[in-house]
Formats: sequence, C-alpha cells, structure tokens
Amino acid sequence: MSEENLRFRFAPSPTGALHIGGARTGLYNWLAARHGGGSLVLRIEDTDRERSTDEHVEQILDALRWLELGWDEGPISQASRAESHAAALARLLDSGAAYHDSATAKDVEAWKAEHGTDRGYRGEPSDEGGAAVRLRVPDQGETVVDDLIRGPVRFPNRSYDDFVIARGDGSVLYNFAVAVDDAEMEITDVVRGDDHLSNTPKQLLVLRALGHEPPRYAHLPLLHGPDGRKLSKRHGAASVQELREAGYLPAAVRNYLALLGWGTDDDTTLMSTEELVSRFEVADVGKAAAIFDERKLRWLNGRFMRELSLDEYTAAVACHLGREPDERLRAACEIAQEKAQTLEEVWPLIRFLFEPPVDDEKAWRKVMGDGTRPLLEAAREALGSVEAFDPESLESTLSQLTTQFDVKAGKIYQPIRVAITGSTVSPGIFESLAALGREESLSRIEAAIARLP
RNA sequence: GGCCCCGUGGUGUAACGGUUAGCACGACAGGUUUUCAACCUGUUAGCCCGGGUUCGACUCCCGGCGGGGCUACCA
Repeated sequence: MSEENLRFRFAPSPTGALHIGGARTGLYNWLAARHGGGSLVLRIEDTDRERSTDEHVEQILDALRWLELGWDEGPISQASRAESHAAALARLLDSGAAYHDSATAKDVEAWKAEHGTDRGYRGEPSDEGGAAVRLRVPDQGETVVDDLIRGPVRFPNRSYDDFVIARGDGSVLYNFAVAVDDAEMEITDVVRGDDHLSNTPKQLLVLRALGHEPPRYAHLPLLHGPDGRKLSKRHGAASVQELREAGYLPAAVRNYLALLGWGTDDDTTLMSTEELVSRFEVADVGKAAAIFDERKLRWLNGRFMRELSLDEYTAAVACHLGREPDERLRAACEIAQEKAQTLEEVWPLIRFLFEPPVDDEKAWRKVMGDGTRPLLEAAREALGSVEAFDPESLESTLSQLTTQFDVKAGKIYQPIRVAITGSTVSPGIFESLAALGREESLSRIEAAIARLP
C-alpha cells in the first residue's frame, strides 16, 4: 500500500429521511476513513431538484450528527458543482464523446424493438433545440468494475444504452455528475450500496471519456426487511429518526449497523466505536444482503445502556424525555438503569416518582386479591414506624412480614408495588419506596387499602 | 425481456479443500429473584438443489432454482 491520502465520500440523496441502509453506508465510509487515516467528504446528491428538498437535507445532517458521524468536508450540494459539470459536459460534446439527441423514451423503445432487447440504444446527433445529451457507448468490449468486495465484475458495453447525461435544459444527471465529482474531488474510495453496481460502468465510461482515473469501488450488499424485500417504510423503524425516537443509543446503533454485513473473525459482537474503527475493513464486508432485525438491536442497546455511568444515563434519559437532568431524575434513573433496554422504556418505570400511580385495572385485579387487606395494613404500619426510610431498612422490615404472615415474598411486595406505582412492573420495591419517600408511599398505600373491596 | 449481483439455522455472522460446521440474537426449558430486566445452565435449528473436479467439497467449476438490483431527460 502506498502512502496515498485516502478520500472517502458519502453521498446521500435527500429524497427522504436518512434511511437505515443509508446510515450503514455512511457508517462504513466513516469507519473506513477513520481506520485508514483518510478524510470523509459529505456530498449531497441532489441533482433531482424536484424530489430533493432542503428539509430532507437538514434531516439527513441531523441524523448524521445524532449518530456522531462527522465529516471533514462538506456538505457540498450539486448546485455548487454546476460550473464544473457544465465544463465537463462541454468537453465531451466538443470531443464528440457525447451528442445531442432528441429521441424520446418511446423512440428508444421503438429502436430496441427493431434492434433487439439485448443491445443498448444508439442514437443519432440532432440539431433540434432542447435535445438531451447522450454519451456514446461502444458496441464492442466490456467495462470491468474491479470491486473491492466482489472482485472484477464484467459488463458488456453492448448492453448499455447511449445513456442521457444531461437534460434538454442543460442540467446534468446523476451518473454523469457523480463521476465528475468523484474525479474532481479526488475521491480514492467509493463505498456505496449494491444498487449502484450496475450503474458503475456508466460512470466508468464517463470517467474514461473525460480522461480521469477511476476511484476504487466497493459495493455493499443491500439491507432488507424481515420479508426479504428491500428495507422500506413498511418495515417499522426504517429511518435513523425512528431509531432515535424508539430510544436507541447512537453507539449501539453504530455497533449494530456495523455488524450488518460484516463480522470479526473472532466472533466479537460488542464493540466500542474505537474498536470498530480499528478493526473495520471494507474488503471484509460480506456479499449477501442482510435483514434488519430490531430484536438484536434491542439487546445490544440494553448492553450499552447498562454500561453508561449514572450521569451519562441520566443525561440520555433527560434528552429523550425532553426534561432537565436534575437530581430528581438522576435518583429515578439510578433505580431504573438495570431495567430498560431502550430509553423509551425508562419512563414507564419511573413515572410513579413524578405522577400519581397509573390506573391499571388488570394489574389491580391480578394482585389485589382476597387477603390483601391485612398484608397492606401490616405493611402500612411497618413503613410508618421504620426508623430509616432507606432500601436496607425497608428490606429488613418488610421481609419480617413474610415470615410473620408465612407468605411468599411476592404476595406482599406485589400489592405494595401496585399500590405505589399502579403497575406490576417497576424497579426494585425497596428502592422504589425509598425514592418515593415515606409520606407519599404511605398515602398511596392508604388509598389502595381504601379502594380494596 | 436484457444486463448484473447474491444464496451457512428464524435473524446477523465465523471458519475451512479434511472440524462433532463455531459465535451472537431469538425461541423453548430450568435455575436465581420482590415484579420486570439482568444473570447462570441446558435444548432447539443451518451449509438452496443437481451434476461434475478431487482420495475428500459447505468451500472450486457448470447447470437449475430462489432472492435482489439496474435497465428514467430519478438518485
């Protein structure tokens, strides 16, 4: 390997929110750039002004920032590249490598009906105004994409149309713009989705006509939904924004996404981002499409959540809830940290500390059966008289009741839990009582007793 | 239709011309436990099919089947 300066680029098209597949492509570019000590260029692929909107650009930048995937140059929009594109286009027109052609889609179809479907369309130069520009594609030979992941992939030139590189109004099209940009920005490595593999020969043809050396290419397998089709909105969480709203941690998402299509040779699953950077290699990426499975993400996220310090955890929860990370929230987080797999799951566990108990008929029926009254009354007495209202004291006091009444622990703890939280699920009962405080705990138990039949 | 890519359990993956095909998630069972989560133990399930090459193929080759992508004056 030479000492060349590696330059990667991530070029999302802002026609919607940042898709999970796009996020993985961005991540792989980021990891590869960091791993190789190179730089990452963020280019916005918005040559289609009809579908690309500023709002979508902002969404994508926002998603990237949330994922903590920084870039070294950009974002660069296509508008700022217009002059370069026009100049390159003029050169191809001058050299005869490209020509104006007024043929419509119908004309092309008719041409193929006559010449066979396995042969690409070949047009004739036209002087008509408003004609699109097509690149001349040779009938002979093949264009080879030397892919880092798949090895050499051969495409017969004959099967490609003289494709359109600029519209009648002079604006350029993707396969042309992307080739010009990659060359002029001196991109060394293009890492992108598999859906671009068949387009690569077109870009190579443009590059050749312009006299540029092509970059290295690596085409990533696509991401599919649980039904095996290309991942889309139908498959639940399909965008980074949705992942964020579902309460996942950026570090967990990075770890999970990295594992979708790539693995380590020693079976390591849980990796910090530093470790990802040091171990990731584009050439090691697999070839087969992967299915996005949220269950493993949940597990991974739980692992990351539990490894956070209490301050980090509180900050993350506060941010997710849109609250201040104050002492009260910190105390609540302390007793809930071990319990949740996503940030979204934290609030149901701690809300009893901020609001009255939830009204859950099912929980009540399940737990507040016959014989509950004496147990709750005994608990009320015990809690009223215990000296220190801390988890340790509460445990020793309440555990005495289980021997006194000769019942299983759950028989007495569950009614207390439902009394103070309204739910059968909560953080540890002693911690919960302590966090709620003596006065409020007693009043909620009192209210529960009053409600008993 | 044409061109191209891909094919290891339900999911993500590892390995290799010769292993009892490994790991993780999930599922199931049990343990622990004040609920849940976590944790511990065990079980489950895989090389798409058919030919070749080879002493030997999941691994190499060919064919089939299956899935996917591209085939726009979209990106």
